[in-house]
Amino acid sequence: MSAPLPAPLDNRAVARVLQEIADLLELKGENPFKVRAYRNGADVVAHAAEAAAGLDDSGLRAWSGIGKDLATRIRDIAATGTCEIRQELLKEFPETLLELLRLQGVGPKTVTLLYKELHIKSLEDLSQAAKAGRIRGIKGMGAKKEELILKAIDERQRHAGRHLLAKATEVADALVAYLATHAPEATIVTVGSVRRGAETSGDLDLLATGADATLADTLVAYPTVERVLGHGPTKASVLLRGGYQADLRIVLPEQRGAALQYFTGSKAHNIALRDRALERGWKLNEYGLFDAKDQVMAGATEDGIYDALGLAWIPPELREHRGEINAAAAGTLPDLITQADLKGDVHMHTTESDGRESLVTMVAAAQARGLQYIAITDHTQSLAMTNGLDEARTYAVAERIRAYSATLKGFTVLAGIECDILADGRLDLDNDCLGALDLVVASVHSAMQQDEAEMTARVIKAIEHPSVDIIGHLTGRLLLRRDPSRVNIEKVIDAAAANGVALEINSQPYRLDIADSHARLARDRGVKIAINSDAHEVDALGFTRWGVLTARRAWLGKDDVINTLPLAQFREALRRNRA
DNA sequence: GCCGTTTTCGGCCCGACTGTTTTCAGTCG
Repeated sequence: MSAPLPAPLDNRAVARVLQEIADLLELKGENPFKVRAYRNGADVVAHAAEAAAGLDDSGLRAWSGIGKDLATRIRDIAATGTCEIRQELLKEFPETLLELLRLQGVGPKTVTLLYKELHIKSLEDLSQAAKAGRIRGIKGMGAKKEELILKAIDERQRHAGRHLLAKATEVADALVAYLATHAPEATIVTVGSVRRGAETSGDLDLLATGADATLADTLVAYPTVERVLGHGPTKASVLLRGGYQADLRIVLPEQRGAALQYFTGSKAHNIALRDRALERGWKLNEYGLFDAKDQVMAGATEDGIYDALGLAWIPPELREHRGEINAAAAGTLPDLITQADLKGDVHMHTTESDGRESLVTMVAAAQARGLQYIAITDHTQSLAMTNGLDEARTYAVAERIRAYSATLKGFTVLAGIECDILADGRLDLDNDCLGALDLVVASVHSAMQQDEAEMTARVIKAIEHPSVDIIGHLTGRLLLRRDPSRVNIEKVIDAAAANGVALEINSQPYRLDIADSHARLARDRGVKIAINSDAHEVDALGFTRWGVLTARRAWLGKDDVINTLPLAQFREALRRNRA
């Protein structure tokens, strides 16, 4: 009997391998169009509705961008996890070189140069060489580049082992679903920072009640477990492929509320809560709330714990010890915004610039999600790579959008733009053109390294432009990848307040920009927030889920967010239409 | 490597910024 074949790879796994081949081809200095063909192929596979593993040659070649060669590679990869060309390339370039490519400011030419000149093949090698000042010895490299590399390595190390909320949620949901099928009688939920909606998380915490110790056995048998860190009757910890640590706690039903509260955290919130119990001569831990005689006062429900402590139940997103306990005691907790409150989404792209879908497709998807209006906001000309719009195209596109919108019943498409804020704070389209649109989102996309004074003045200049309604992804941060720009948030917020400009919470899972703390500050200073998907494809319209979580962490209610307004009032609230 | 054709070759989104240069290469979006 022959060895069983490995399970076929799913599309995303196939796409990852294709991207890796593209990286290796780039290191080799291959024809850039060939590299692009692989990257494009990866994109096609990742977004395909059908599983690549289930298709034959002609089925794959029906996908635009997949030809004879890529079809063969995809079939090999789906079946075996690799293919011949990848194996050949890996003989030339060690796999560890690929992690160097992920460093900000380090591309294929630099990696190849470092490898050839200094035999640098890992982050560790690079870090040592940079610290020893050996990088600047290479032709074309200088002290500044060396400094940049060290900074990029430092950023990387600070982010190691952390994960984006969206990804962590996906992994946690899959794990909960798996455990639930093996213990249908149990109640299993995600707790910890994921339940609080924190933008990144270090590990996944799961809590189960109504289950026995075999649930821990079930966890350690999960298919993607790489290492078992601990395994007992009430607790198991595993390391999953992809670097996630997952911890499962199993508690008794009568302790469920206390455990939910305790394992949801945050640590600072729990300490403050425990202090409150101590002040009353009581004791709070993961098993319950106990009086001076060690009698249980509460524990079965979370609500019961808070109630016994004289507090209203506090939504998990607020449990960061930022005033929520006092507010709960005073009965002044905010009525937080929910996803259902969003009536519009006013930042998204189409194939006119770098979106994947047409106007018509985006509209249909937005309608299906129950929205009442959207704004199409494609990029402008200075973002050449996105095929950004100049004035002539902007007018033409706006006309098409309005004509199409007029054919719709009970749904409106606004003609907008995501106008680039140039390095000196000027906008990328002329004033007449911007004034002729329904809405302008202005965003920084370049020269992110400017110092604080320059960047702040740049953004404020854009805010003072009479046609700017919303500032998009203010800081340009990319979570776990790029630090925010050095813009002075307070000064920007004050300028936005003075000019009636709204600030965006960009809902892209890797942006969540502005951050919760900044959104809260903005609200406190009278600045309205817009929660936008910045979708480049239909599925991404759902990203507002993460933006709403960020808004909740910012204590925002429905009234703080302009796109919860019905269309007519939304339009009145835009800066351009304010008196 | 893909695609489409003026149908088997030639084109494939490119401009801004940075750091290294002294006229440009690499990276990013």
